[in-house]
Amino acid sequence: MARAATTSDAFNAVAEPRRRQILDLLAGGERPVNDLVEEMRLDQPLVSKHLRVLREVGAVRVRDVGRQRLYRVDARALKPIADWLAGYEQLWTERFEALDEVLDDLKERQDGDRD
Amino acid sequence: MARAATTSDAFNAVAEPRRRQILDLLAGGERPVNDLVEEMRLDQPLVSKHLRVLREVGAVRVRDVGRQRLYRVDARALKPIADWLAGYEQLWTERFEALDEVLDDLKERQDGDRD
DNA sequence: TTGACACATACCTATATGGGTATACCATTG
DNA sequence: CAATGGTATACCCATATAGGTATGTGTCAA
Repeated sequence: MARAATTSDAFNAVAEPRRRQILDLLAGGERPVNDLVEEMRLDQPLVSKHLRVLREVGAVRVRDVGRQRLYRVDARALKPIADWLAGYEQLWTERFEALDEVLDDLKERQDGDRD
Repeated sequence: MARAATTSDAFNAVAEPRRRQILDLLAGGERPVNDLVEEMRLDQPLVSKHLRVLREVGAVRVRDVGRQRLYRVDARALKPIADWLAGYEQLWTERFEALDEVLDDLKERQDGDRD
């Protein structure tokens, strides 16, 4: 089997840096495709393809205005990612990091890590 | 170009459901590979490969104990994802959703969406 | 109607995958 | 030392990209 489709869920859609960039640009408000093309310095077809992926996972919405298509973020599609991460947030607090380092050092000194 | 390597960053590493599952299992504490293999009902080589990806992006750490390798989560690797999402969190609040829906309906009724 | 815009889609290519199977590696035990 | 247990790695395959180029489609202007 190959990797899962980029359109299978928000996790996959957002794994691509260009798509995150698009969302970041759209976070400022609705924008037509060419705007994104210029800012991203990417070929127009590529931008359209990335937008399609984002559309399929529900991360953006379109609206036709004349010959332009205005895209905007629909952040609700990203919530599942945030929800999943929520369970880990407490694990990267400074205090925990410090404790972690200490335990690590101790353990490594005890039995010599391999990685 | 093909898709970016799964080991290129946490976003890509975590895009795979099985790898999220592994992290979830490890969230309960350190565990040897075979434990994961049993719980996931996946071939051992596959689990090892997923663990390798997670290791390369720093999402897990290993420690040798006898002939076992105990893995555990290092959530700090996931922080960049949370940081990126932080900018969107306010966008999925209930009130915003409601407003969003209303605007959507109005616009669609005005100029007929295509998607 | 013709032409120019603004986008989307169709193909093609190289690449990196996830899964499967066989096997190599290291430590412990007899 | 040989045998076994616990993992990692080497290959093989099918698949889905991301990017590039060419072209189709819908809309507005002259």
